[in-house]
Amino acid sequence: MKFSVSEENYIKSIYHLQQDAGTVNTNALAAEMQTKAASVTDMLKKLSAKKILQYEKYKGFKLTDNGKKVALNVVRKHRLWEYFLVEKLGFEWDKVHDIAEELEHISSTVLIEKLQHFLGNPSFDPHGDPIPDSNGKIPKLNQLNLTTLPLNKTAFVSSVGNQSPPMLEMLKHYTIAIGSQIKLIKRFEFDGSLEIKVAKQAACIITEQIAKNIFVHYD
Amino acid sequence: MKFSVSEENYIKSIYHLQQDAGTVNTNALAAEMQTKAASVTDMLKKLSAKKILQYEKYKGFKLTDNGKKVALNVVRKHRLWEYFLVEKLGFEWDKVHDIAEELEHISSTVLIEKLQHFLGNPSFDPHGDPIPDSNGKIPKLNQLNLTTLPLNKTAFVSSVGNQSPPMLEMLKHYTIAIGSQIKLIKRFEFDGSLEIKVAKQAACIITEQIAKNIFVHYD
DNA sequence: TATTATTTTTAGATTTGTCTAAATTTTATT
DNA sequence: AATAAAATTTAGACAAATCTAAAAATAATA
Repeated sequence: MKFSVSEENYIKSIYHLQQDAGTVNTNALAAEMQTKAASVTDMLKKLSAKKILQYEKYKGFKLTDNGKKVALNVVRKHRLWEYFLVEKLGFEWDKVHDIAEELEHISSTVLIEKLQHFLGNPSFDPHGDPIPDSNGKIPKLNQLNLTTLPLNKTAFVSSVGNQSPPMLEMLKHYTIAIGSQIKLIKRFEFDGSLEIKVAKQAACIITEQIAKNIFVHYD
Repeated sequence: MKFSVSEENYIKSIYHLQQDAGTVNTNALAAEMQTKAASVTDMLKKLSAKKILQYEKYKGFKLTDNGKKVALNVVRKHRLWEYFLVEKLGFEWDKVHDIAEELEHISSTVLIEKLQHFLGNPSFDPHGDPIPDSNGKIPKLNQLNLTTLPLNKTAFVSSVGNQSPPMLEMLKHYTIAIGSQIKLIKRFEFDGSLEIKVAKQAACIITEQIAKNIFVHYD
């Protein structure tokens, strides 16, 4: 079954929202999509008729198994294109989102298979997010929040929770990127801020708010 | 100014049609766009209001200078993406048109600049068509029709005039591709068919109809 | 529990791009 | 030049995706 760009965007947003909160409600989706609740209701009816959603009036909704499959395919395309933009075209990782937002709607599946192969079958995109395979399977990485990393343990940044431009700008300032070596030096009780060491640079202090959005892994 | 996918497709089609015939008429454009004349008229009014067209009711139309610029940008994107699909992703040259048809509408100009650089600033796409630069300038190649090539002169295929799937299938059968070495052995008066030699293969005969669509160049 | 506030849905309108059928203009032919 | 044929445009309709404003349902609170 084919879906319009608008339908795909709704499906993808619902997928992301229900990752956090099991079921999704109209207003949350309207906020995410930057549109009005009435428009969301209209689309819900359409997607429900297409068996993409389990939807009951006034009761919230979530994706069916088939809906999830469609969502994962869009996510897969988005992340492969992001990888391409950064690794092949030389974009910075905080500049690729909007372009990938357009590229993810190109429909050819052969294209995506060939792109994936050309990129060397990457498992994670430039923000550290896992790239679903063609069956919708998501690679897992044992990662933990920077705030819970043991002191003085050498780890590597694997992903960031908040990918808004202000956040990415902030990370760039601290020269923190996916793959960066990172070590926790000290936790400050007062406000939860953390002293860290990024690669071989001098130690610096970041707020708890930033740290909560940084995920790391080690062997 | 931004244009919808539909507007861009109309502008591009008008550009191609007026390459051949100076001015364009409604029915020809309707045929090219696989739509109805009435729909074309509607779009003509819109594009005319946007100063893309010089249009007078019942009198035919052609692109303004600005319209040409928009068209060339779409053509540029289409051909760069075709080059990418063939040279980087390993598509065969007769399979890329429909995908490029979608990719050409991705809006980011930075993306296209970076793509062009990544591809090594190619001048011609996989079908031998020239790729306009970012100012709309089109590279020229001294090429002549295969039917007018002097006998026994070694030349190289530079482009093909008809890029329909049947034509490309035919060329593939004869192992004729862009860049192929080609030599004209004999012209047959009877029906205009030509005996040719492709690279180091045995000589073969092609119809005049095919030959007319093959363009070649030599030093 | 009654009342207020919030959330969600409906009703009706708008825009874009398309269509059919009819009317109009231009071109070709007798 | 009159008439027939072809090309083009208009009028009115439709589907997709959106909106505003109002109504209905649910949740929160006094």
